[in-house]
Amino acid sequence: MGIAERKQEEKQEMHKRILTGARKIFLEKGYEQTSMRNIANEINYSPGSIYFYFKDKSEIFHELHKEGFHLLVNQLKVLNKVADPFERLKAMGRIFIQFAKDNKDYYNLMFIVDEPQKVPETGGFKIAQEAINQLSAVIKECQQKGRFKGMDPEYFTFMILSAMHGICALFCTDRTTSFVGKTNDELMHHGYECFVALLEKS
Amino acid sequence: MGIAERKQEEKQEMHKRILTGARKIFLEKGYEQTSMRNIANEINYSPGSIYFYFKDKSEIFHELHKEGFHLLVNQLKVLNKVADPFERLKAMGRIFIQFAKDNKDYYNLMFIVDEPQKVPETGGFKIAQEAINQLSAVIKECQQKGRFKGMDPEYFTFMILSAMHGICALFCTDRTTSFVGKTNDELMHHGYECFVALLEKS
DNA sequence: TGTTTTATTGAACAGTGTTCAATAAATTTG
DNA sequence: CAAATTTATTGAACACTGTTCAATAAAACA
Repeated sequence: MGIAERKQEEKQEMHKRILTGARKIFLEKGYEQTSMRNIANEINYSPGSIYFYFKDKSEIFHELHKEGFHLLVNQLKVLNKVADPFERLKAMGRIFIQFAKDNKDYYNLMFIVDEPQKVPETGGFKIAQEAINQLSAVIKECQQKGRFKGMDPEYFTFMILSAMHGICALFCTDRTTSFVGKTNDELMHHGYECFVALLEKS
Repeated sequence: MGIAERKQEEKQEMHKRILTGARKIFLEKGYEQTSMRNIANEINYSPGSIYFYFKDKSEIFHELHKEGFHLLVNQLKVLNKVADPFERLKAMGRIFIQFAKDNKDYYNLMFIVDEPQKVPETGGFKIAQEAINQLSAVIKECQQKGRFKGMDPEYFTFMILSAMHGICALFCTDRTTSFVGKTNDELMHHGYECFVALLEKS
């Protein structure tokens, strides 16, 4: 079955090539401004043929969506080296924000853009769930060490995530212009430190 | 000049009629899924004629964007009756979140959707600025009464806004599905109460 | 009654996602 | 090797999009 194997490899290569072209255009122009013809053009291919490898535009998007989550999860790996749960929690936020800063376009695809998400169980959503579980676990560890007393861990997790996401979302949708005289970097990082200061008193 | 006056009134009426149709479709389907032909159809009008009253689709959007901010600012009016700055701050957040819950579609238009925003000085942006100034003022008042000691008011304002927005944005972009067994209402309100609990300890 | 604004229309243009018959290329079968 | 079959590719077509614009109708003014 050497031929069939090679066939499949070739198919995967084409799949990758489309994805590479799509990644460039998607991250450059966002979901709506990316067209199948753009993608096809980028890799000198015909628009119709893309549908031989992907069901539709949304499926390509979801592939990148998943890709983004893998990237993020990878960045979070270093947290294993942080023993203290509260320190780990704080580092988690910093990495999350750094990720949004470094990968504004991925962040948009992952957390802001909404396209027909027929099945939430697929793609990056599973990984998102895992990431949230990780966050939840850290928080519970913190509570076992006496922090965040009397807080419901579920709601507390949601609140922490909201705060992190809020900082990143304002940045990624260019809603920081109202804060004149501060760079986005300053806003995000010092804003986060303010939040950490709140946590520290709790 | 009675005729000219009537003429202008008629023009304003058409303007309004278009906006009414647009509002319905925009809030129903969002920015991208709303087409000029949809709007025209809604009010039994021709697509081309809309351009006699509006420069382009984006201009109609900005009108609704502004409308949304007026709605929000109106809701915030009741805060004048709250004397204590910290109580006012807490109420502010509650109203903000309630607004997002009640006007999910407006919230999307106002804070999440991004379309070619050529001139940030126009439309709802000015009002957004005012709302932020209001928030900033409340926080400074709180600090004068001894709260939030040692916090930079600018960054602290940004952080508070981020936390509020994060809660609303996760809700409005349907990113709350990871928290199973809790309704959106519970998540948003109890999530917010968690945040308030943090503030209270500061 | 002209003449000139003002408003409306529908066709047209270039673009979109997607489908599909025709075609070419590669592989398997006889 | 030749024929049949599978696999891959194409470009045209469909129904849609925002926007423009010449033609036209309606209203206001002279």
